[in-house]
Amino acid sequence: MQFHQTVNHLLSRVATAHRSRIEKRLAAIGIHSGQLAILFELWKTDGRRQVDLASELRLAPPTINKTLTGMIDLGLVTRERLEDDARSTRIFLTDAGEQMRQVIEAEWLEIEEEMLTALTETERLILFDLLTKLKHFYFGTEPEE
Amino acid sequence: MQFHQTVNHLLSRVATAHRSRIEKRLAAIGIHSGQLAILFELWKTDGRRQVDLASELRLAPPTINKTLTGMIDLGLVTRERLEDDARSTRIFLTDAGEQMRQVIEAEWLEIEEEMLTALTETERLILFDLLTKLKHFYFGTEPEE
DNA sequence: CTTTGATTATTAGCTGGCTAATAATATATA
DNA sequence: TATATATTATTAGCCAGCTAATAATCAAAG
Repeated sequence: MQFHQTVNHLLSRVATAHRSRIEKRLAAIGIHSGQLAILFELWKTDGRRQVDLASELRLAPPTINKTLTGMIDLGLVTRERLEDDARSTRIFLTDAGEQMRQVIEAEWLEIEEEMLTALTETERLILFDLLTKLKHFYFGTEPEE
Repeated sequence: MQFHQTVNHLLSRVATAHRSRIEKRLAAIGIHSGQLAILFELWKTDGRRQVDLASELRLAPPTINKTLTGMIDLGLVTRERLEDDARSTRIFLTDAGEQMRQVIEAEWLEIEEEMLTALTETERLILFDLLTKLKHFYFGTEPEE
């Protein structure tokens, strides 16, 4: 059987190697990949509800809850109960979380650069296009982002 | 910043959705994605040493150790100490592990088919090529497989 | 006003990865 | 031979995901 010849297998292997490399680079800054996505989301709009962050990032509630708890421990964000709805919480960036922005954005661009040294500019565009198609396939057609 | 426009971000998102879908399909059979890769490896050559499986699959020793322990509990493989080197162990398929082959291979092909409905045949080939390049980038040039 | 149902967060526990640290064995070297 | 080094497996513990189950609150229906 051609297990190793399937796109599925290739994607799986590349994906874990990919995440591993990202984690290694982010470790120098002191954060993890799961926290990174949340930070980018909060830099876009601060004070989101936890459940909204979860659906935006397509993460299960327990996943984002755990990650946020870690970020609170690191002093990157705070969690505040809503006054008008005691079920919800809002997540706010701390000064520390705000100030990491420049460093992390720069690092992220470097990571992107580094990865793309394996591809030509044309290949990069094609890959972006194909991954976008797969994303829509997995997530369904989504308007924003 | 164009965080969402980076290939890195896209790949991360697609990868987690991808694995999630694979796990869901494999759950019907009763195995997990990590076990799948090992099974394919053992179907190719049975009785490998644990450390060789690890390097073949590019997994850290503790990772494959944990996964194999789970597979032993499921009755898919056995672990036997080597006679001439008490440090090493060899992993052997059980009858149950052997007999899952047909079902799993069929399922794997279905998963591949399903994923590729999002792409044309040409796109599939291109994606395979690009992922192969990334794999070599992450893993270094490797001859076999 | 009370009960039912939906929403939000949280806890517990699972797999897939990882690193660091141990323990046991082999091997090479003084 | 005795000591130092390398190899292999294993344990503990971490993060990224997940599902299932609870608890609390809000909203809606009776």
